[in-house]
Amino acid sequence: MGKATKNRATIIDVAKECGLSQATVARVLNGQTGIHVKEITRKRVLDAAKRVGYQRNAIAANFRLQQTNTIAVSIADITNPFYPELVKGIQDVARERGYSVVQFYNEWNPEVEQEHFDCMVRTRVEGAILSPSDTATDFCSLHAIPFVLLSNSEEFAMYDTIGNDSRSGMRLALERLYQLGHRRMALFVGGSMRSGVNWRAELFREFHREKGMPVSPENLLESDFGVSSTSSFNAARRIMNEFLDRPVLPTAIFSSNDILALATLQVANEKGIRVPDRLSVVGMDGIFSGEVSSPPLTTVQKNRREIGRTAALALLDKIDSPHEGTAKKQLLSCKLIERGSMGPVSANHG
Amino acid sequence: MGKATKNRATIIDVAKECGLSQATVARVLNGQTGIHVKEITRKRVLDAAKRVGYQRNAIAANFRLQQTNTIAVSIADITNPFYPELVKGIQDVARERGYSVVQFYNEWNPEVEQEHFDCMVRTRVEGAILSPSDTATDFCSLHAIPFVLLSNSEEFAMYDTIGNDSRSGMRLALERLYQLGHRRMALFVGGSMRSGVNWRAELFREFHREKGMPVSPENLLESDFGVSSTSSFNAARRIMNEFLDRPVLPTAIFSSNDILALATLQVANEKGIRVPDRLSVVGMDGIFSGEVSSPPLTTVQKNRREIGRTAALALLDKIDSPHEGTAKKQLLSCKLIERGSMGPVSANHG
DNA sequence: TACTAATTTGATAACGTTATCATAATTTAG
DNA sequence: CTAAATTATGATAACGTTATCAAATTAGTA
Repeated sequence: MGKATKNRATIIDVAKECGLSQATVARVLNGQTGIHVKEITRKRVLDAAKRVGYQRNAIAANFRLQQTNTIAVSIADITNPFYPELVKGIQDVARERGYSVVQFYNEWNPEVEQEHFDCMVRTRVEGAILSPSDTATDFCSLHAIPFVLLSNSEEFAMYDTIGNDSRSGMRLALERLYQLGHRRMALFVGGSMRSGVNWRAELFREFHREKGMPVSPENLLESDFGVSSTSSFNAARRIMNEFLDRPVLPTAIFSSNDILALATLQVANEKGIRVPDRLSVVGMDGIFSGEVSSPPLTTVQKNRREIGRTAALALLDKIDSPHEGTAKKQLLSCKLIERGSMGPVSANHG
Repeated sequence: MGKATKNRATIIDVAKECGLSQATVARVLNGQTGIHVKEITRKRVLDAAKRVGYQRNAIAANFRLQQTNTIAVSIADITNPFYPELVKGIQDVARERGYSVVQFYNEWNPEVEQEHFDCMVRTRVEGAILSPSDTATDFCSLHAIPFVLLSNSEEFAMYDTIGNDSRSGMRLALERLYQLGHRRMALFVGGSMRSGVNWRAELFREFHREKGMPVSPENLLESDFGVSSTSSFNAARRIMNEFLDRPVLPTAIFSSNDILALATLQVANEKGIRVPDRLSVVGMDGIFSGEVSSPPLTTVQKNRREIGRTAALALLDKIDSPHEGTAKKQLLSCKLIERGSMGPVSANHG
């Protein structure tokens, strides 16, 4: 029951129908290049195939060739607004090249992630694009499968990685804020991928040192990274609800992702802190919600579609020619999208 | 090259390793129920399997069984914020039941959609969940595959469909607005699925008739449905930019989806029309962006995760027992989520 | 014509699993 | 202590395709 394939015509049926051997039929129907078939017999086969309603059985072909024409994508959560665009980029490239894409969502659970890796091995996907659920993720069960990682972390230097140049992106934003006259900034980061080093804080301090500006520690904010966008957002709101009640506020807050920035924006709006007049808010990622907020969110845009495309291309290259070269790291540049949530420092700033 | 499966241990290798027949090894390693294997030989097999690093070749098994353990999902665009949650619901159920999910994105292009249908047939997916790109979509190439549709349209009455009870949902919102004192409302619909009948306008009129309220035609607004959320949003902004300049405005605007509502909200904010004091804005869908807007968007929430789960369950049922019953239509109820963008009519209304 | 070269077709062996049947080993019953 | 019933293992045939090699046909050349 449920046999979706019962009674479907095979090559042998076509051969019977047209009175030729199955070998000849196969030659016509799979179009192997450089093979000679008389035009008249090709016609006979094609006609017969149409008559019996032949559809190539990809399961059988895949078995024979021991290939699946399938690549896997492993991410934490497709409902995270960062991912759909990226996945689409992957799909674009994959389908162009004849690959199907099967997706795995691990919900930040390393055990589920490992189960998914096992599943990839069993089902013989031909390659995988992985967004590690954790810096400690172990990829050894995937040793037989070519894969690339979606990451810009140094921790994965031994693997092929594709990521965004978030450092340069962040500098872009800070420089622009400086240029607009901001001298008292805050940094708001989410505790994602509890990485040992908080490079954002370091970069933030370094930037201030370069410009000869002091950094007050209370302007370094951190929020928990929730399992969903909503929970991340709510956590960020709580932090901001407290922070924005302080007597002296920064003139600009840079957040490490748009969700934090949108929480900042919403709380500021609720408290009557005019954005951007009294506070500039800058996020990072470029998710859709930032386009529709009031005011629209200035953000360091990561080209997610392009990351997906690049990752897929890198993976397909690796599948086609598994040259054991050194790990390649690709960093795509970010772009500052200036929208209404950022403005020059004005007279009415505290 | 690229043979991800080269040199991997097979059942035969395991049989050699432990000196048993491949039949016995197979019996142990695929755990068919009600089959007798001595405990000691089971151990021998398992040990040998571990030693040679055996991993079941799912391609071969699938071929033998003529099944793929795969279902297909066909939607227009995963970057449309409506879909990720829905897809997740599908994945949840599918993975629980041992199915993989392969996704197809047709970008509203019926030709691409048809190609995808062909691909599903070739690759022998065992079932499909389809969100038709158009009311005219032809499913006949899928006749050999069980499928269900994501739709609440009457046009697909001959198929199994899963959708939201948008009519009841819309009534929920209108009733609540009425209860809050609103007597001058506008309807803002997106021209999706150019369906012959605009049931929303009809329902809107009917509701007004029931309550004995007049409907002014200029309060029935329509916007183009773009290929992406961003383009839909911008189109809606253009409409609203004009509409909100009128001398007499409604006290509430109900939109057929959140993107239209968010555009309304943003333009109103820009024009200094206080929401909800002077204008209540209600959307439909319950996308994330509505949670982070200022003010947060009141919306008729479609439980997208649940739609996905329900659709997957319906499909798997159909796969397991293809009883040719009449087409079943499931409508899930909507819920009104009241957030800051809706309020009672106040004195300072025009 | 005869003989070689090129082209076109056919017969058949894989691929790794599952499932069927037959056989061997063991237990149970009379 | 057999005969029958049960349990445990082995030998082997599919599944539908691709690919290899051999055979048959046609074309080309002296």
